[in-house]
Amino acid sequence: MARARQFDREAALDLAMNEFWRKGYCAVSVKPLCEQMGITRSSFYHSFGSLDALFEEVMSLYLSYNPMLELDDQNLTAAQAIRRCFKVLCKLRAKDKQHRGCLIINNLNESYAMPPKTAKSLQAKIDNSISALEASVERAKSEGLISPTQNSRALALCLQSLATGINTLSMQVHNEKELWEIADTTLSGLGV
Amino acid sequence: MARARQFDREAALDLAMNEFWRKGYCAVSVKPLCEQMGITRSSFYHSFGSLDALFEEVMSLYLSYNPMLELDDQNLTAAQAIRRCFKVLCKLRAKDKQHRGCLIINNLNESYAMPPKTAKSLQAKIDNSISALEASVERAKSEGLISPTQNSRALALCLQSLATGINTLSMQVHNEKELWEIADTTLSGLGV
DNA sequence: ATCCAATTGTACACACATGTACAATTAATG
DNA sequence: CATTAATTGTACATGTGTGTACAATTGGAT
Repeated sequence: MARARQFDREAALDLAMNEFWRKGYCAVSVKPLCEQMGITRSSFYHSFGSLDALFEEVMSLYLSYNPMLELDDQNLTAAQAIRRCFKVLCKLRAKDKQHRGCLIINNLNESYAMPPKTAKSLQAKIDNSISALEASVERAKSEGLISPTQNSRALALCLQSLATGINTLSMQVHNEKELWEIADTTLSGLGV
Repeated sequence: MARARQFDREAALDLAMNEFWRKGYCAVSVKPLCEQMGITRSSFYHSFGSLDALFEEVMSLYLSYNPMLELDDQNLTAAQAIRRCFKVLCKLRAKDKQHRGCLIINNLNESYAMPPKTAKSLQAKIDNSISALEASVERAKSEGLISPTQNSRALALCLQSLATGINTLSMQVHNEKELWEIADTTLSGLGV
């Protein structure tokens, strides 16, 4: 009923994700991006609407690979699931030959340059992560693995801080064992 | 012997630090910066050389306020000094009404956009921080406060990860008590 | 075969920033 | 007071990116 798209939208999105991940929000602009994608800006605006809309799509795509999604694995105890997430996170970060860290956390400091809506969406993703961790802590409590007197929110913040630390450090510490040692030591200290 | 400068270099440098801190490296450009400083680009290039040279100056200025400098306070035990640093860090970050986090860590992900020399200088500052922490851990060992079987480098990485986590989280968690609770809980878990 | 509508190509009118060059200004020094 | 050299003002040539508008293309549906 109409002309078919001549480029692979998924591949283009993937390329965009890489750019935002590697360079950060501010360093990505439409023209060079289109050149890398091998499409014209005309096609770009048609397909993605705007750079910010694309960035939102990129964040969603990125989060679909988020190790924290495994927190809800009901085959494991909550504590096991948390440890597993961190294990996977360390492996993932160490495996990345580009040492990009975490797309979401990396871009947090560029919020200033984004339209408010995009900035809020980004910040909400971190809040969600904290909430997910808090829910897991609650679950661990109900399983009797963590003392019910512990402040769940506080412990969740410790875990979020750990995840953030590992994500950022992974840009300079490339060894999986060393990363995992950070996670393992800190988690054990926290009683997880 | 020659014409005197008509603007306050220190004030301009301070303003630049704020800009880099708030917006990040990529979002700062010469023209708007000069307008804010109230000077011409001509004066700017004369006084600072280039944007990158200015950025390096800004990083030095920033680090002159670094709480981690107190690690070497010989009036305290190493463990006390470490706890104190984190306490000061939490206070500092919570006090910042702009919620800027840490200038150095924030800009790490923009390394890609910097000239290699600047990027390396930035990364070196984080390596220095790790080394300083490692030295403190060693000192704590010699004071018998930490078991000598502990891997100093590993523990230092845990502490750097914690500092990074707090710095980044402080952009969204603005409550000093909540920040300190993260630090306190994690430090205790690590036996510091 | 023709029509439809999504897609693509080309071009325009701006906007914004860069770094340098050269002339004009200025204040301390001899 | 004249000299000197850092500083400042103005201008230039250039580079890069933006978003839109409109025409040309294309492939499936009627």
